[in-house]
Amino acid sequence: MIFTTKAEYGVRLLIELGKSEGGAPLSLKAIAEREGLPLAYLERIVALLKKANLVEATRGAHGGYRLSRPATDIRMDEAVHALEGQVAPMSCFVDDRPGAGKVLCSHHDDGDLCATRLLWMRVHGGVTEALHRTTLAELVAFSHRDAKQPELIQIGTDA
Amino acid sequence: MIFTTKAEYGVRLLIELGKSEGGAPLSLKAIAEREGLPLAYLERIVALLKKANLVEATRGAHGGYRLSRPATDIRMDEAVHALEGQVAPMSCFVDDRPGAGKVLCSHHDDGDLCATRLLWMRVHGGVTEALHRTTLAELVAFSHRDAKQPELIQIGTDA
DNA sequence: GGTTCTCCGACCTGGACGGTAGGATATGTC
DNA sequence: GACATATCCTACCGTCCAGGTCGGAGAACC
Repeated sequence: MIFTTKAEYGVRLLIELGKSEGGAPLSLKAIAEREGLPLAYLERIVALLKKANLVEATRGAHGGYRLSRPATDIRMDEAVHALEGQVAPMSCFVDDRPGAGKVLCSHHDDGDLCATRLLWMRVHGGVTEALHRTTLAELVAFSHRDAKQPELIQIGTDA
Repeated sequence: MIFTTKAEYGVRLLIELGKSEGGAPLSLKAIAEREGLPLAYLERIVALLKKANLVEATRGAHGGYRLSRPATDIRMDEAVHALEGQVAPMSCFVDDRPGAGKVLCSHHDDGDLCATRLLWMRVHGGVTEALHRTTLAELVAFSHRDAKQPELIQIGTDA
């Protein structure tokens, strides 16, 4: 499995916020009920999104969360990264150094490469590309139409 | 993490077999020593590859494994699928019915969709495409050159 | 017959995932 | 000022499984 429920719940949460964009802030309790998710767990998940500046919180009665940016400007690579942390195809494939987008394999100490590297690079590329390509606005639109207009949105790139 | 060490070790094992393609069968012990991997664990991993008809075994002294097909004809989607089982981006995203390549989300009972589906579809597509595009022969070539000719093989598709 | 292999099942263990509990703090409303 | 409604924050906990070990049974070659 690539992602955990953190990503699943987190993205669903974002979609709910996206649906009520422009309106009053949405409370976690409301979201938890709508989506059938455990409230206490959602609290921890939304904290990740807040730390990444994807959502803003209003405390107190009639408070809740809202997107800190229009849904069109929220790309899923950012969201998923906030929720799951580094998305690597393999445990040896993590970039520690801050600031760098480089990925490296720790099997060979020097600059030497382990043979699987090419494969994981490609997979990693495929995932990040797919995530980056998808905006929250798209997902909101997708959830709005539900069963109405079957195939307005295409899944892949133009072949 | 997308893949476990099963995929990592399994692919490295395949690469070793690919390197000695045409020659005598290669014993697990030899592979384990070369790659620095636990022999007992490799046994279980190679069993998966054998079940998927990717490798053939010769038992007894001077026995070992060899590819059951030229490395050019072994695509990594097949290998990884044999090693990891269904590669799904999310636990709700598994295809049980045999024969079908369809993926489905179990959150909504009917034909109804959960909103995150579009995203996982795209990610899934990105991964499988990357895996399918890569042949074992490529990885063997990649491991042969090592540090000699830095960038003969391109990572991504042609932009 | 001994050695070298593949095979096969049972077993163990640490850590993460998914979730809970309980309280502290902030903000509206009456 | 109570009180209800929210976000916050930290500690805790059970379950599952990845990752690995162990021991032994069959097959083939010398």
